[in-house]
Amino acid sequence: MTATAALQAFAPVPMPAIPVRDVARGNIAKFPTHCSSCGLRESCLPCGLSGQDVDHLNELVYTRRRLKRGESLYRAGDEFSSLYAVRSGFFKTVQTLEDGRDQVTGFHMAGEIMGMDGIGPETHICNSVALEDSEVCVIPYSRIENLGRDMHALRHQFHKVMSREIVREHGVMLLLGTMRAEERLATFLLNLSQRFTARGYSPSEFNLRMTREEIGSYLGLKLETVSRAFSKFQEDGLISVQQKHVQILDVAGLKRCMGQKSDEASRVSGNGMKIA
Amino acid sequence: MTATAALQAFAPVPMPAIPVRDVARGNIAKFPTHCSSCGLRESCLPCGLSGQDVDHLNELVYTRRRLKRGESLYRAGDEFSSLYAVRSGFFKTVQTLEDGRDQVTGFHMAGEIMGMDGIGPETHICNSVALEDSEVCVIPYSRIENLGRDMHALRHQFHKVMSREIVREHGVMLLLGTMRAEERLATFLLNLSQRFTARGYSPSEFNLRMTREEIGSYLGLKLETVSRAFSKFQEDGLISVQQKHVQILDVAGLKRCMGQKSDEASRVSGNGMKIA
DNA sequence: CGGGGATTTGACACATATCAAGAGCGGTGG
DNA sequence: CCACCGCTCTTGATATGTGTCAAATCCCCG
Repeated sequence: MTATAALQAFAPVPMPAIPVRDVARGNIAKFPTHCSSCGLRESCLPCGLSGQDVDHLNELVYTRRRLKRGESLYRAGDEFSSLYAVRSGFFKTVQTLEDGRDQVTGFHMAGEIMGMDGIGPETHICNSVALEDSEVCVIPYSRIENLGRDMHALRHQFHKVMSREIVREHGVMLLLGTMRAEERLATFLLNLSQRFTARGYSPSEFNLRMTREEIGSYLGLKLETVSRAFSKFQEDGLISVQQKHVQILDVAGLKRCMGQKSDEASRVSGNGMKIA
Repeated sequence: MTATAALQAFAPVPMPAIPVRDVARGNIAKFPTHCSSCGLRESCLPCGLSGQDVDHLNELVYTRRRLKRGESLYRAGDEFSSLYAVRSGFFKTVQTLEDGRDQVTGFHMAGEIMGMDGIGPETHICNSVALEDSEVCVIPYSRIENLGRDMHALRHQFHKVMSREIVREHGVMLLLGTMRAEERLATFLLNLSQRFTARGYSPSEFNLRMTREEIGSYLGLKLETVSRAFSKFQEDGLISVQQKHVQILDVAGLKRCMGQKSDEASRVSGNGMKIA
C-alpha cells in the first residue's frame, strides 16, 4: 500500500460526486436510478439484501452510463474509482501484454460486476468494451466502502462477488491448462447457456455477441480452431450454428465432450457414459 | 445467495471459537500470536495498517497451525470458515475437475493469503497442500467481517488483497492462453525470483519447492516439456539448474524469452532488444 | 448494390504431448 | 556402510492437436 493510499484509508470519505470522467464522456442517465427498484436486484451486487437495507441500497448506484457497441467503459491505466454493474447489453474485458498480445479475460452480461481488478492496483488493468449497445450502473467504490461500514450484509455480499470472480477464473485456468479445443468450446457454450437461462432467456438458443476471434482469445485458441469446433459440433448434431446464431440440440452430448481426451471421444458408449 | 446465507448475513456474529476442525487436526500453536508483533506484517493482510489499529489487529489471528510436508490445509468441499496466511513454508493450491484432471492454480509463500475462493461458495473449492513443513495463521473469516465494520483500513486492505488475486489470475490466464512453453517457464521463474526478493531472499538463487510435474500443471504443460525448457535455458546460459536448485544467470535473457514467438527467438539482436 | 469484415475450409507446419528408457537422488533397512 | 527401492528428472523418438497461411464464401451495413 502506498503512503497516499494509507492516508486515504483513514481520511473521512465524503460521498463522491459523479466521477469527472463519466460526466466528460457524456451519456449519464438523466434521472438517478435505484437498486431497490431494479429488476436485476436479485442477480446483481445487492442480491440477498433485505428490505431493511433498501434505503441504503439506493445510495449505492448514483448514475448509469450508456455505451454504444465498440465503446470502452474503461481502459487499462485509467484511474480506478468505480465498479460497474451491467444493466443491459454485453461486455468483454481484455488484458494486454507489453508486447501487444492480448486476451479476452471475460464476457459479462446483465447483473455481473466489472472492474474489481482495479481495487488493488488503484488503476484499471484491463479494457472493458461493450459488444453491443449497453448500459451499466456506476458504483463508486467509495460508496461500497462507506456503506459497507454499517451494512454487514452488503460487505459480505461484496466479498462473495469478488470471491466468485476468483472461482470463475480458477475455472478458466483449468480450461486453458487442461482442456482440448472442443472441450473448451463445449464448456464455453454450456456456461453461456446457463447464464442466459438464469436471466430468463432460452437455454438452448441464443445469439453470440462476440466474434470467433474473441471466443478464441478467451479460450486460448485461434479463430480457425473455434470455427472448426463449431462445425464439428454441428456435424455431430450437438448444435446448430449459423454465424452468431447458436442452437444447442444435445446438452448431454456437449457435456460428454467436456472431460474426455480425443481418443476417448470415439469410444463413448451408446448410453452416454464415459468409459472409465 | 442461499436463504441460510442470507440469515447468517444478518445474524449477530459472535467472535468465533477456534474452528472445531482445526482443533481436531491438532497442531494448534500453544500461544496465541499477534499480527502486531509479526515480522510479516508489512507483506501480509495487515500491510499498511497504522498504529492506531494495532490493538484491533491482534484480534484478527487467533491461532496458527503447523503442517508437515504433504499435509492438506483444507480440501475441496470442506466448509469454509477461515482464510489462511502463510507464515512460513510453501503451499500449492490444486483444483480438480469432475473427471479427475486437476491443475495447480497457485503457489503460495510467506505473507500470502489462501482460501478466498471459499467465501462465495461457502465451501472450499480447491485443495491446499503444504509443499514443505509450514505454518499458517488461521484468520476466521467472521473476524474480518466484524473488524471490517470499524476498521475502514482493514476493509479496504482486504478488498485489495482479493483484487490482487484476481489480477494475478488474469496474468495466469494470459500466460496459459497466449504464451509458448519457454515463455511460460521464464515468466514463472522471474515471478518466483521477484517474490523471493521481496521476502529478503536471493533474487538469483533458490530452491524450487515443487516438482516438475507441479510446475507443469501450473503452467499448463507436461513435466517433460518443463524439463526440456529448463535444459534449454541452461544450454543458453540463462540459468543453472540442478534438480530443484536454480540459479538465474541472465535476467535480461529470461525477460527476452517472454514475449516472443519461437521464430523471433533467433532474430533477437545483440543488444537484447526485440525486433519490432 | 457494393465493400469489407467475419467465417469457413483446406493444406501444411510446428510445438508440445506421448511413449519409453535410463540416470540421478534420497530415504530405508539390513 | 552399503544396497536397494521408489520417485523425480532427463532425454530421445514419434504422434498429434492446433497454429499458420491461403483462398473462397457469406453476410451485414452503409
